[in-house]
Amino acid sequence: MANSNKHAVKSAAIVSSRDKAMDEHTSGGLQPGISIQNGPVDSPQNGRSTNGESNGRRKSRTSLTQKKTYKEMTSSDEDDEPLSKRRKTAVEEDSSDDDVPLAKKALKKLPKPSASQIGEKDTKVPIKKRLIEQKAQIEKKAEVTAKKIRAEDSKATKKRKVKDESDSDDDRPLAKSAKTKKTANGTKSTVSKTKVKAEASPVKKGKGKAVSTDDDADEEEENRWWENMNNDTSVKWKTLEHNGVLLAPEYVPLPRDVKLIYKEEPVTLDVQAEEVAGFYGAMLNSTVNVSNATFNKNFFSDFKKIVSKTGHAKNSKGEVVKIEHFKDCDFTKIFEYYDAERERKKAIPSADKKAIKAKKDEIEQPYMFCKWNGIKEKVGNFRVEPPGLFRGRGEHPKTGHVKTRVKPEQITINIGKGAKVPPPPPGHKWKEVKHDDTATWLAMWQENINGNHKYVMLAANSAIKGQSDYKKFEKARELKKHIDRIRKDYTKDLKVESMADRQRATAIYLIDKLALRAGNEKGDDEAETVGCCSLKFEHVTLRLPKTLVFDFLGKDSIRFHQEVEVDPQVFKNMKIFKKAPKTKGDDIFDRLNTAGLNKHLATYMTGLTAKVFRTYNASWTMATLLKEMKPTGTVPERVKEYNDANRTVAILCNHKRTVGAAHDTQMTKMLEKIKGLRYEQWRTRMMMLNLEPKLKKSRGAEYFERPEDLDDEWVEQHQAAEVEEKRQKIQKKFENDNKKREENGEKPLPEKELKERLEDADELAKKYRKENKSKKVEPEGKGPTVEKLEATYDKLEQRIENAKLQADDKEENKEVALGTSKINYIDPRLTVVFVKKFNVPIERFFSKTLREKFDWAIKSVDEDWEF
DNA sequence: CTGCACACTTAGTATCAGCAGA
DNA sequence: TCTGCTGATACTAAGTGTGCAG
Repeated sequence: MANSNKHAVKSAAIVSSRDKAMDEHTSGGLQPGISIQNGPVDSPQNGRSTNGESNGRRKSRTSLTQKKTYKEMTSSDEDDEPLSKRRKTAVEEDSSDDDVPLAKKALKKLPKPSASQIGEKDTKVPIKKRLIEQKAQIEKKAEVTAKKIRAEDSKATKKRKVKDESDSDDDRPLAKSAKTKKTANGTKSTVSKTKVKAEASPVKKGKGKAVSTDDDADEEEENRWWENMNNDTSVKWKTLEHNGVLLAPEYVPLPRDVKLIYKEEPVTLDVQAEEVAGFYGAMLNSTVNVSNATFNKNFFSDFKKIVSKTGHAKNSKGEVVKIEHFKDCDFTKIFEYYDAERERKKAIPSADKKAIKAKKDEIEQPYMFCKWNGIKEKVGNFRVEPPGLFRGRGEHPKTGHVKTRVKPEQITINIGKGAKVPPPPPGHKWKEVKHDDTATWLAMWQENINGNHKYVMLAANSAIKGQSDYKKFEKARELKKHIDRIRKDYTKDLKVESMADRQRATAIYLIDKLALRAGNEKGDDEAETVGCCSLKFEHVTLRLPKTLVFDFLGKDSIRFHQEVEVDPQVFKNMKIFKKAPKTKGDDIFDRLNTAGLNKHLATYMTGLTAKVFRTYNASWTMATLLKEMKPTGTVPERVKEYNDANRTVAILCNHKRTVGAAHDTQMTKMLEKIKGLRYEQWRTRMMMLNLEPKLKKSRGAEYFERPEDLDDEWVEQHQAAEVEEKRQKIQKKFENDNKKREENGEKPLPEKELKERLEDADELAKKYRKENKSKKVEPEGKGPTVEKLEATYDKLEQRIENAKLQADDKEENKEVALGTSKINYIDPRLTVVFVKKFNVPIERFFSKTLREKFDWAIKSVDEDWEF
């Protein structure tokens, strides 16, 4: 079946020669060759989602031919010789398997209904071009820098051999610097902790737990680990004490009158089944899930199972009712209950809310912190994930399945040997208690949907996380020294005869230029998303002369849609990699996987993997943009510029967010507001005219013309809206006043009062009517003069400018998420340097948690640190 | 190799909390 | 003074990459 076919095609030899190509072209005929035209050549079906499957043939290769060959397509590439001929002469090529594609996991796909629309609207991407150009420049700088560093580096190391070490080695690779440092600091204490302050502990007790975390709060130590990094990686801790995990609360059954309705009849379920019904019922407002067919199907099959396992539902007479069809279930009663609960919670007076919170905090207190090598550290996610419905993203085949409650018996505890093991709840025991000092997790369990491991680890501000963050960025900085060499190599390899190497070079090119992810193979029980190595035929289309159009779903089923002009050789290569008999569903890089790619990358630099390129390119781009900034401007301008740079990086990494449902309305509201302001501007001018009719001559009639887009129809609408708004306001004020009077025991105001007040609105309407008729506007304000009106006009102008800027920003930002790149990709030290250089409070860029997470960066660099 | 188990980072979104503006 | 919005945080899914057994 699919498997063998796939193999056959994959192992097709590369017999690429131009003459043959011709041959194939005419004789083949089974698969249409790729013809190059102006325009998408092999575009995904009718603009449908590229990941959409219409025939369930995802992985199965065509059985049409066993002998199809890759071949050069066009006659344009003079420099491209037939691959097979040259290959013989290739040096030390493992010729036996060079051309045999890596066997990849056979994935048989269930036939799926054609993909649901992923993004109808083809968001055009104007920023892209700018970005590419910008990137080209940034790359050039990178090359220069790399060379410079290498030169300096060798000089420096030489010097260092003679002298015994200077401390300013920020620019050297982690491994090296750590080593040299060791010799320098060898005599100093290995763990440098500086006692900083005694902090009064406001927190009180979790009744005598194993880890008396709060007792130590009064003696806070600052762990300045970054001043003494050792890069021994395998052992993560010497001692580890913690209180385990906080299990999910027990299920609280619904009140007796809240029931599932089945076939118009309220039915009673066993608590277990009821809980599952509740998962769904509580979710009815989440249309993303509830209107997803897979979600419903999966939920219902699980629900049915548990219902029949627990003795089915019972109607009011106690008769058994079998739950058989999803469409007969009505969860609205349950939804209403949970919704009301939510409302109720919101309405609790704030004093009570505080009390509830305090209670919760007290329960959580013992779990919040642990002791890692004797130092108090915050635990990240000590709460075991509660049961619910699995919300897999995109077209996840398992979305909607019931995620079951995690029992202590499934949880493994990892803790120091001597430490007191947190007691499992009475009558239970842990699955296992380990003492693995090479792992950083405190507790672990396996989730029932995909069998994934879930870990309880330390918070982002902990030393262990900080260290690995630091190492990550140091690694990226090290890449800076090799990047020119790597780029030169892959550019050269784009033309190499070995198809595997050529694919690898092309892939690295894409990873470097487009910040693609590596793209591991995925199983067939996951959403069909791809990265670089797993790109499929239909994800890239070619457009002459050298544009590649990418359209695929990446991590989290986020769409990557870009048109990119690439190196002509890359274009040519993609053409080859997509050549018949490859077709929809086939891998573009069929001789490449992430392991091979990373193995190759590691030859340039220890620890270099595809992922490092994303970090490197993000941070390097940010560094370059920040460096270019002029040292002028106010703080808000600075912030804006920083955010713009941040946005560039986010766009590079394709970090997106869904535009909120409210966005459109908000946007039109903003634009409408701007229009309204402009209308006021015009009215102001008309008032001037009213004051001094002569102005018409001196300033010209044009000066007093109403802007074209503010046509009569719009004006009428606008005026009506203004009047209505005024009316509403008066009404509301009236009601509020009455409420107050009532509270004070006074009589409510008479209706007559309201009527009187509403006359203001009528007045306004009248004024507008008069204006429309007379084409004149009465001057407003006290003692109006032309000068005053001019000032008003200017003020309006300013407000318009501001509003426009805001609107633009909002629109531009609507689907870009800045957070992810800030948290994970941009070296925080860049921000710290920026802040110091330009004197902007760091709070403008890093929230409290982020400042804690990046404490190491904030405290370790000065103004002239460079990425 | 290759496939899987495992560990850890990266990612978007739901929800919370605080604050500006009506 | 309340409300609606926004930014911060919590949550957990979905990646990457390593190492080991077969």
